[in-house]
Amino acid sequence: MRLKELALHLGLSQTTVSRALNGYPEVNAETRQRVLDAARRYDYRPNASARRLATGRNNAIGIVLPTDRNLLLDPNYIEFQAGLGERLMKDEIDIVLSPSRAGDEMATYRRMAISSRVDAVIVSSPTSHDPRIALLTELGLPFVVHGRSESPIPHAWLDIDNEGAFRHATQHLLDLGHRRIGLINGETRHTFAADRERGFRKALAEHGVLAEDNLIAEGVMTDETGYRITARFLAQSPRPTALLVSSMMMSLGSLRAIRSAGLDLGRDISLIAHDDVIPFLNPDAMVPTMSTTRSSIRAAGTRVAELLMEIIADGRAPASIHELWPVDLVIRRSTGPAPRD
Amino acid sequence: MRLKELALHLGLSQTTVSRALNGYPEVNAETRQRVLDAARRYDYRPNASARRLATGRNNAIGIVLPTDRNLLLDPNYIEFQAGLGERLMKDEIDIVLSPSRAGDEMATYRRMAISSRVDAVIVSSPTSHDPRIALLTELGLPFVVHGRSESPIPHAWLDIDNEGAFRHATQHLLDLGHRRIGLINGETRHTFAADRERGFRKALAEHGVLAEDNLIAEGVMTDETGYRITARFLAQSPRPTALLVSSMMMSLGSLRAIRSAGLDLGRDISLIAHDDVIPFLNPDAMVPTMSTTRSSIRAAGTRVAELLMEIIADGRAPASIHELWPVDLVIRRSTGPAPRD
DNA sequence: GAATGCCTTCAAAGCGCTTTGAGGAGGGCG
DNA sequence: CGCCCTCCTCAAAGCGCTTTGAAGGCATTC
Repeated sequence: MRLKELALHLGLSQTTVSRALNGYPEVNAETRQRVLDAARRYDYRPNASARRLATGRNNAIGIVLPTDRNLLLDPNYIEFQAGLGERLMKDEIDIVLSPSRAGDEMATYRRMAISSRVDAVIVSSPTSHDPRIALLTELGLPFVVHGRSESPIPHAWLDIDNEGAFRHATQHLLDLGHRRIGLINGETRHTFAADRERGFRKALAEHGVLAEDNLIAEGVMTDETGYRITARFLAQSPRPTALLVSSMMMSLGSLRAIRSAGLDLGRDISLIAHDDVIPFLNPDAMVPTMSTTRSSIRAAGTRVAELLMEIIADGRAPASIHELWPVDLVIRRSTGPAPRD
Repeated sequence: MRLKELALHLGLSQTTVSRALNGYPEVNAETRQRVLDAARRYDYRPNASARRLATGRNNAIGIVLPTDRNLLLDPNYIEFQAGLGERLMKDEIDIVLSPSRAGDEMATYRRMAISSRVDAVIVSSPTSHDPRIALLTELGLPFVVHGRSESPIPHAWLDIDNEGAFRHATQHLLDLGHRRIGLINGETRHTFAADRERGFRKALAEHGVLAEDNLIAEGVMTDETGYRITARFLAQSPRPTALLVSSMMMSLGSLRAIRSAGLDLGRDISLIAHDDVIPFLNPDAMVPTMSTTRSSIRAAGTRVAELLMEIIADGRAPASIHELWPVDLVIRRSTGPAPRD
């Protein structure tokens, strides 16, 4: 069923039918109802491409999906997508995933912009000098950065307070008497990881504790990395009495290493992990329950979608959008006072 | 830069420029090169909507993304997406994610079809009588089912041999002398889980072993479910000497329960998990290394994309597409002979 | 009764591309 | 020399929608 046919059926012009459907005021209420009823009856829906061509709006937002194995392909990402979806659903906005090899990302953003497939895009996991920000600004494609970059170009971003989170977590451990604390981080080329390290170091410095390089390590945030680094840390003498871990996934590996070493989590050694609140990794379900710095990545997705809508629908200025979310410190059973020796 | 302007710059008609760009044969080689060069110089790209409207092809395939917490939101899913992307990238095909609440999925598929946003869709995690198959067939929107359904309607599908996989795994355990084997499965309303249970039961029956209902359990495939069910199984007396687990994620929970019970994996109890080959859950990195039934979900994604392309680009008949992939049984250190008692 | 204005509807012009059907130029052949 | 082909290029007609600018119908006002 096309608009033309529908209009014909109704004995009205395309103009009137289109206006009735799109809620324009200059249509008689009775006529509008008649149109609406007919549209429902015939299961009419405007052709998306035609509408896009005519209006210039795509009703879609874009994400570049790197297909190589890297950060984005972590389990959090689908949760972020779901968060986005939750908000975009309301306005029937699609999410366009443009697959891209790691090296081609810039070209892919370019393609999305120039062929005008989407109204805006999301920039995930920015690096400190992320070139995507300059590119998109130059191309005039609106975007929101999920995370932060140090780019001098004004732009919209939403981030969690990674520095504060790790600073508080470290402080908490210091207050419990821990002095040898290990940091198992994500890759510091990503700002979130660099921020966490900074928070960690600041807290140590504030307590006059020296940060030891061999207790700071980074890597892709997998179970395996968690295991490896933890095992390495535990082999040191004296060994650390507490660990700060950048993801729940990594912490699973840490847990194994801790058990293999015959240590009792929460007594012999304390651990705080960062929790993105993903449904299949529940800190309350762990044994012992896991102390965490917590911030829902799904909620962030929803909010990013909301901000995107404000930019493209309401014309809000991207440069006015800077949200820094506080992070909860949730103490459970994986932390305890530093053991005496 | 629009086609019109580009043509103007070149002193050619739109037709010729369009044909040169799209590789039609009736363009002089020299002219074509001139056009191509200019297109590159001006960074010209056809407007996606206009092209779609003109050709009727969307160069996009659709996925309905249920935003509620359920099966799709598991860590495997992003890996499947990456697999899809790997293939679709080549032809610059986009993936359109249409967010949907669990109850509205049918409406969302309908919307995608009628407003012709995509050329085909993917049906994931089918149930045994999945209504989406009838709907899409009726709407005339091509699709490939990832998994299997019992629908009598001819349709394209790609699945792994879940029944065979679990049958072989069970056989292997039986050959090792195990007689009390527990099955920790995904929800059996999904065919993959039902198939696995069938394979499990068949193998037991072939060996004259009675399947015990209190050693068969199912649930959402999380770490937590794995822990709970395993703990429950281990509390029985006599306890099972082997476990079959439907996902690596669940097996992490099983591992914890096994350790909590003070059992030694690979000696006191054996475990085989199904491995979808996701980068952050590596069975070789576990301690002990994990015996698995293995099939790459990323590879499946790539192949599904390939099949989709064959249907929409080459006009291959969907009903001719039925692929059942064999599953590897990889024996590592989490399995061993049944302990004598 | 004519003029004014509002409400409602319409025809037609795009949006930027592909594709059809037609035509001009140049070369080969009789 | 004229005719026919082949090769290349073109103008124009869509694709299905939104939106502009215009106009008809009717009630209100002077």
